[in-house]
Amino acid sequence: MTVRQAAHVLELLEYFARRRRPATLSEVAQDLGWPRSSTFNLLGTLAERGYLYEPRARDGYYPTPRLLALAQSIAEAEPLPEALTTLLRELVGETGETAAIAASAGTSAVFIEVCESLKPVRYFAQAGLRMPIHITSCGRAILSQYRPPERAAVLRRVTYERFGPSTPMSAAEVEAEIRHSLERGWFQNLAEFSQDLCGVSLPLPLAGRQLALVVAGPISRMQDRIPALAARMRRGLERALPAGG
Amino acid sequence: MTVRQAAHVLELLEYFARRRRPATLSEVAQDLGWPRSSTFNLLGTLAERGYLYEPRARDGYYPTPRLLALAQSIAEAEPLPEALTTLLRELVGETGETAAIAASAGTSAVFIEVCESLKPVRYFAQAGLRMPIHITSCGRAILSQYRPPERAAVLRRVTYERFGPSTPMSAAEVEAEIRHSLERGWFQNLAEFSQDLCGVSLPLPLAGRQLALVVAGPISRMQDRIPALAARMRRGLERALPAGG
DNA sequence: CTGTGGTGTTCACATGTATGGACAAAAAGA
DNA sequence: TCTTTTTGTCCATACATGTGAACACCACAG
Repeated sequence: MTVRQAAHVLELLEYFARRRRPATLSEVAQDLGWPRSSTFNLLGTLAERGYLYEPRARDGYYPTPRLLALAQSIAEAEPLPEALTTLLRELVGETGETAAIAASAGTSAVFIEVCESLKPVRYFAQAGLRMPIHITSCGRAILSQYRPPERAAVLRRVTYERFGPSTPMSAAEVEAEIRHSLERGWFQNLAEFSQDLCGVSLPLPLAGRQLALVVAGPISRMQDRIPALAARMRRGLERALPAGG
Repeated sequence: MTVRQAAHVLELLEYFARRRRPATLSEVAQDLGWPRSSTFNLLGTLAERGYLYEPRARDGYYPTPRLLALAQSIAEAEPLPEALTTLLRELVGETGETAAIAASAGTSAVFIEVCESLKPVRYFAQAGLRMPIHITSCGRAILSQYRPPERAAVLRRVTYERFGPSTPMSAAEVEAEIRHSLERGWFQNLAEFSQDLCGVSLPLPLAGRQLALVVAGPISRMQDRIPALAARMRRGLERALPAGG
């Protein structure tokens, strides 16, 4: 079950992040397609808690910096090492493709840090992007770090839907692909999830966290250089995290 | 009407901001006093949208940096000049009291930037703190910048509740206090809202925004130096915003 | 291996809430 | 100035949703 009004809060914040200026009740209602009365209640609730204010009289509401303080406090607590974000930038520079760090969320993989390629045709992604954990290179790189029973539990809850000809359709197939990848030394995904998308990933254990490093881009540019990319990523990881893994 | 689940989202984020480490479903449910099933739905909704992830397998959820990206995008759009935040720090250093920038939100004044005093007894405040607009020095400093009909509209919607012996109990009294303050050259509040609290404020018009600069602290430390504080604040503003008002 | 305590998940129904409609107040237009 | 349109606010009720209770699963202890 999805909690509608919780989702609406996020939608509203995203709306302001796009808009970047105050919005009146009517504007919000119109742009987000909500009834005016509901919008009234929602804005009122956020304002009541000190998350919205009026920069100018009668010119609409805008979020207070309170949200920023909140987010900063949250983000500072589980920081990624500087060296890793540097590595992402390096990889984008050298490979020309989008690089990211991924973690799990239920049966999904989520990007928690992204550095986008600058090419006109590229993998468009941002922090928070979710994808099925079992049919992405980074998802399987994460799963490979789980203990067998934990991994089995996740794979049991996954829904096996066909996105393309190579999409694995059972827990066994995913397990096999993970075994194969571990032997090979890297994880990959050739259009299993999205038609033109190819990803290369490495497991990234960090202070007990099961993360993954991933480079992804259009299949046409990626296909022929997967081993080279994987080697480059491994070298980068070894330099960034000398502790080894 | 208050939108319960919208408030719950904020509560949850505040919870993580305090906690600064992942929390399992049960922990959230227990700490926030929510039913487990409701907590399940709420966490699911946020995770589904990419705002929560699992840093470690089976060790609970934590917000993704997506929230930070959102908040940064929002905050960058309506920035306060660097000079103003510097001024707040200066004022705290010189006066020893808490300094802040306030704006309006309906019939409330809201702090949008705070620099807290370091003294053991002090005015404890943070960005997002709300208070009635008509019985605080900063609220009236904001109102003084409104056009008369706009101000009248706000004062009509205010509820006049007695917090202390000097609390104004009608729109007329508030209007009179504003007139008086404009002549005097500063706005002040002596225990109108909170028993031990004294505030001194100046209007702060900035790019069409109706803000206020405020210094506040315990009445015992403030009372005898209000004119001096006001003068110091005025000098600071003139230096920080040479454009004048 | 079996029992025990805890955790995540599902579902039907009672409960609380989203919303259409009505109103008031303020802009905009005539 | 008077009308028209738009905006914010309030409210009762139909309806969506939060939740208690039951279940399945895992981890640990005995």
